[in-house]
Amino acid sequence: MGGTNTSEDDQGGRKGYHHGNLREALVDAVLKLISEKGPNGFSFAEAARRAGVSPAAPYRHFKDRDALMAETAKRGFDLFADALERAWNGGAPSPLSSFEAVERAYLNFARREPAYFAAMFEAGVSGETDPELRAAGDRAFRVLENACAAVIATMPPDRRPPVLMMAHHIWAMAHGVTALFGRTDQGRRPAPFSAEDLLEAGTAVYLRGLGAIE
Amino acid sequence: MGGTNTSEDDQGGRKGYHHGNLREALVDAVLKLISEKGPNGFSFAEAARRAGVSPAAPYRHFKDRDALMAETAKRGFDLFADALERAWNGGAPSPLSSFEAVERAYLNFARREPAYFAAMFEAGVSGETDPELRAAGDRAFRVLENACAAVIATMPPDRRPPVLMMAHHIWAMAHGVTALFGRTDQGRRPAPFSAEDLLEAGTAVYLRGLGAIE
DNA sequence: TGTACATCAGTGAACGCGCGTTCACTGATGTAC
DNA sequence: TGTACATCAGTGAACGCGCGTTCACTGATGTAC
Repeated sequence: MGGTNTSEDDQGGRKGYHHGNLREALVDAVLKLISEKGPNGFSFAEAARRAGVSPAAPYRHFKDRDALMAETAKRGFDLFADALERAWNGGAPSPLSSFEAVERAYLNFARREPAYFAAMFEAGVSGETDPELRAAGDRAFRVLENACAAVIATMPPDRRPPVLMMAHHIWAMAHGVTALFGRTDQGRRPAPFSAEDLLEAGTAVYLRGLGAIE
Repeated sequence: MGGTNTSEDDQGGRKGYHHGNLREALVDAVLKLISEKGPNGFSFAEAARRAGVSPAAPYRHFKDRDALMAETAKRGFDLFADALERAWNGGAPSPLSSFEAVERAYLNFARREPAYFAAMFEAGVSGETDPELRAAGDRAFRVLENACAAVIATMPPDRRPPVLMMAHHIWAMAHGVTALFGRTDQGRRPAPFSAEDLLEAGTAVYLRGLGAIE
C-alpha cells in the first residue's frame, strides 16, 4: 500500500537490511543464469550479485556452490513431478489418454523450463549424494510408473508386461527424444518431425508392441 | 636407437623443443580431464600442462578453448561412427542381428569411452556452429539409419514404416537408456535391470510394434 | 508495554588462485639455390 | 653437399579478471521477563 515503501530495490523485491527471501531469490538467479549461459555458466558470486546481495550472504543458506545447484535441481524435480501428476489427472478420462498426456508433459516441461531441466539432468548433480534430490526424482518417476501400471491393468492378465520395465522404457524414450530433439536452446539434431510427433508415434509403436493397443 | 634419447619426458613422449604431436596430446589431455572431473572440469591451461607444454602453445593449434572441445567431440563422433559401423558388419549375418549389435554398440561406446561421450553430448558443443562436427555426427546417425532401412526391407512392402522415423526412435531409445541408466561415472537412476537388458527388451517391443518381428 | 539480550541474516573488505589470452621472443625444421 | 633464410611451433612472463571462500563486523528481528 503505497509510495512510502521506498526501501524496495530492483533486486528481487528486497526490503531493508534483511532480504527476507534470499533462498528463493538465489534459486531464481541460478535459473536465469542457466538459461542465459547454459548449466555451466553459473557462479555462486554472480547469483549473489543478481539477488542484490553481498557475495558472502549466500553462505547463510547454502553450504557451497554445489548445494545451491542441488537445491535448484530438487525444486525442478518437484515442479516436474507436479506437472506430470497434473497431466495424469488421476487417469481420467482414460488410462491411455492420460498416459499419453504424461509423456507430452515430460517434453513440455523441458521446453517450458529449460533451465530447470538443465539443472536436473545436465548440471552433474547426482541423486546419489543428496537424499532429498533423490526423493524428488523418485516422485517424478513414480508418476510415470503409476501411469504405466494403469495402462497395463487394461490388458488381459496373461499378457501383462512388468510395470517397472515398461516405466523404464517410457522414461528412456521420453528422455531420449527430449534430449536429442526437444531442446530449443541448444543446437541439437534437427529432424523433419517435431519432437512431439516423434514421441507420440514412438510411444504408439511401443504400446502396440506390448499389445496394449490395437 | 636407445639410451641416448634422453630428451623424451613423461608428458606424452615429447622430443625436444617441438612437441611433434601436440594436437593429439591436447585431445588426450582433455579426455583424461573429463574422465577425472566431468565435462565441466576442463581448462585450456591444464590441458596444456598435461601435455607438458606452455599455456600459450595450444593457441598454435586451436583458436580457443571451445575449438579444442569441439575437436574432441568431433573425434568422439568419428570413433562412435566407426564403432557402430563395425557392429553393423555389413548387415551380416542378418539385418536384425546386426541391427541389435549396433544398438549394443551405442551403449558400449558410452561405457567404454565415457569421456568422449560426455564431450559429444554433455559439453554443450553444438553441431549447429561447427560443420565438421556436424558431419561427424551425421555419419554416426547414418549408420543407424541404414541399419533401420535394412530391417525395414525385410518387411512386407505394404507395412513398411518410414525409415527416418524409425531411425529417430531408435536413436532416442538408445540415447535415453544410455543417458539415464548406462553411465557408470555419474550416479544415475539405478535400475533392477542392466542397461543392456533394458535396451534389448525395449527394442524388441518396438520392433514387434512395427511388425518387424514375431 | 518496555527493555535487555540472544540470534539471525546480512555487510564489505580481503585472500589466494587458476583461468584465458597476449606478447615479443627463440629454437627447430624445411627449402631454394 | 652447404648455406641462407623463411616458416613453423614452441617459450615464459605478464595481464586483468572473476571466482569461491573467510573473517570480523553490524543491523534487524524475536523473545523473556
